[in-house]
Amino acid sequence: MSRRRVTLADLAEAAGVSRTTASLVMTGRGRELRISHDVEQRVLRAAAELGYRPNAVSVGLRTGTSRTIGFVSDTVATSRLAGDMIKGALEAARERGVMLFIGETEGDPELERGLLHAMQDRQVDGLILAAMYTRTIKVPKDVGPAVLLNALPRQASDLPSIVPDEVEAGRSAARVLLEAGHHDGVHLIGAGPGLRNVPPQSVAAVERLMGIREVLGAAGVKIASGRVCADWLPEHGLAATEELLERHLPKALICLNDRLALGAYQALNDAGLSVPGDVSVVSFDDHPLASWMRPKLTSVALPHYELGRRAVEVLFAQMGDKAKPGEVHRVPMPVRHRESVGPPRP
Amino acid sequence: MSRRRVTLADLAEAAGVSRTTASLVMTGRGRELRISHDVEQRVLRAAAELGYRPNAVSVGLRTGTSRTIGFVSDTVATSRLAGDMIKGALEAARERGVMLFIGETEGDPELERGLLHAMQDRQVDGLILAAMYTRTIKVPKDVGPAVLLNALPRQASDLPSIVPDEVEAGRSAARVLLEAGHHDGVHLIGAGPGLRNVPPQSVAAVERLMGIREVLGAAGVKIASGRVCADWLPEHGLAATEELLERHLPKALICLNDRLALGAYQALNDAGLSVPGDVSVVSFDDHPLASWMRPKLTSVALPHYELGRRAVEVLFAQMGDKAKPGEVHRVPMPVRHRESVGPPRP
DNA sequence: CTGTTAGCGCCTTCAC
DNA sequence: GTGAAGGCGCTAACAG
Repeated sequence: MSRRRVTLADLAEAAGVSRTTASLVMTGRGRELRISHDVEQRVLRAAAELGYRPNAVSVGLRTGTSRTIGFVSDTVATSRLAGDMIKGALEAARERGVMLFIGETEGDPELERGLLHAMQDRQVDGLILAAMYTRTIKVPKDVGPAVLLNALPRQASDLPSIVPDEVEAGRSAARVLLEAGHHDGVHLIGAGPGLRNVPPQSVAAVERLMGIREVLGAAGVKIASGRVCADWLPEHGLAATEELLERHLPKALICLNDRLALGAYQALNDAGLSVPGDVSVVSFDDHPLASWMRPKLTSVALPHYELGRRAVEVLFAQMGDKAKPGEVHRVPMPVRHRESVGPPRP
Repeated sequence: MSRRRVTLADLAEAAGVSRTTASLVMTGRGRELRISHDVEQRVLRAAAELGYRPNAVSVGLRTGTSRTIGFVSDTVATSRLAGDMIKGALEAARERGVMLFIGETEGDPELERGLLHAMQDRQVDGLILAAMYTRTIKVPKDVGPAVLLNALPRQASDLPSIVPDEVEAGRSAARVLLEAGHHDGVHLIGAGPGLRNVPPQSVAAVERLMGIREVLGAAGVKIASGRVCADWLPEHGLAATEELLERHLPKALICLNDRLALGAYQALNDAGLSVPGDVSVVSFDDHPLASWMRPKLTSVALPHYELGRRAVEVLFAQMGDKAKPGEVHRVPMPVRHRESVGPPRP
């Protein structure tokens, strides 16, 4: 038998004051309005005893705010990686006493409209528009306060974006090899060697490639070869590496993501090559997979958790006052040094 | 410049009727109250033109309902598997025009209380209490309409539960081996051979084991050995299998989950044993990993998506009228037949 | 068949 | 310092 909720009127009655007074005390403005300390204590005590909690719906109707934000993504909730984005957003939201609606559009514009409406009708204070893989998205109009997460606006827009710093990640991967002493025999799996040789739609591919080429180029290291893979799955990594091994004997592989690297490991293993003894491997994403592989894979991590956090931070900054409109926030991608990189074989 | 929301009053004015009439028409009860077809059309047309959508917060305050449910879990949002639970819940919710709040307790009772309050204050219509791994949980009191997802109540409770049917899954795994012709040399990795030999807290372990023992026993097949692993990670599977190989030459392995199986593969490979030529492997969970492994792993799948769906279905059934209180809904775990099981080596 | 009236629970000018 | 009154947007009695 759960009793009826305690209302402000109940509280006022129990404390023997008017609803106004009770409200003032509860919203913490009793002080500035010089409510007697005595009365304040009485109200506070009654509130604690009755377990009074303001009805958020009513407050929402009255104030137009709901302490709620919406997280809508194409299909983010499903992947482990992207789950971390939600987790980051969730924690940052909780720190601010804010709740999170979530929704998936599955890429269907009709669904997206419906979701946005459902959220707006519930008076969300702001929206996070998230993408599963980093990409450009069409920004719906009239969204109110919002940020783009793991996505960039297709058309000009003054919404801020939060994206992983893929170019710097590419540089990091290249540096890992350089620092291990590699100066030749470096091959790419998944894209390259040229900036045009990338799978379609993938901003990660071109940006990683830019960073790699920049650092390697500056060190005078030539990329020995690269091969594009239409999709970045283990089987493609396997095939690409097998093909590579027919022509070359690489000293180091930069795989454009961990799933490709898994396939590459397998091809290397089949060919009797050891990692990192014969060939070093460095990769991107830091998929959970990376630490299960033998030897453990050195990978430049996608900072999903941090992306989620930043999204709500930026959202609140934007709502609070002015963050520069349209600003792009790049979140660093840390290198997870593990066991797959070693000095080049002589 | 987004204009002010259009309100029911605006709509009524535009259509030249009273707010009541407008409300009646919009809530679809114009028919039964015999509002003139003419007026109805006028209101509908005005609504379409103005883009009128009722303010859900206001409706919530008035009716006490919010078309919103809360999904609170220990840490579910983070795992890929559990992400699918959310996805299932999300889709089932959307089909009913309901939104989803999500929250994570991280196992902290304080946090949990806060979350539940935050949701109740927002007048959620019901709650899904979810666990990451199937286990028993302490049911908070006064939660109102709620269901337990992937969890069972620790004390007696009349909340319904939705859990994977692990016992039947165990039977399925055993049958897979039987049907391939295995009648001896069957070893367990992760638990067993006895029902007491299980990692603590794991209901999955004991139930899977029950199913396995039942079917194998009925077929007169003896479990050759089993070893408990404190945690079900690849490294434990590796160690357990290495240890096993020191003493036996197994014909088939039942790994209690896929991550253990990954480790087992590795040990088998190191020992020069081929799968499934020398030893067959069957496992549980159908982690994404399972289809990346070579050969692809046959596994009994955790039906995360379906669990999520069922949770909201049961929740609504319960709210609608009466589902039997305390009922436990067991969701089937389908076998994913792949490449790791073959006939026993002679 | 339609309009008037009265709240849902809360916050916020205003007087006292 | 405190109380009375009004209204956020909507629905539901009850009249007309």
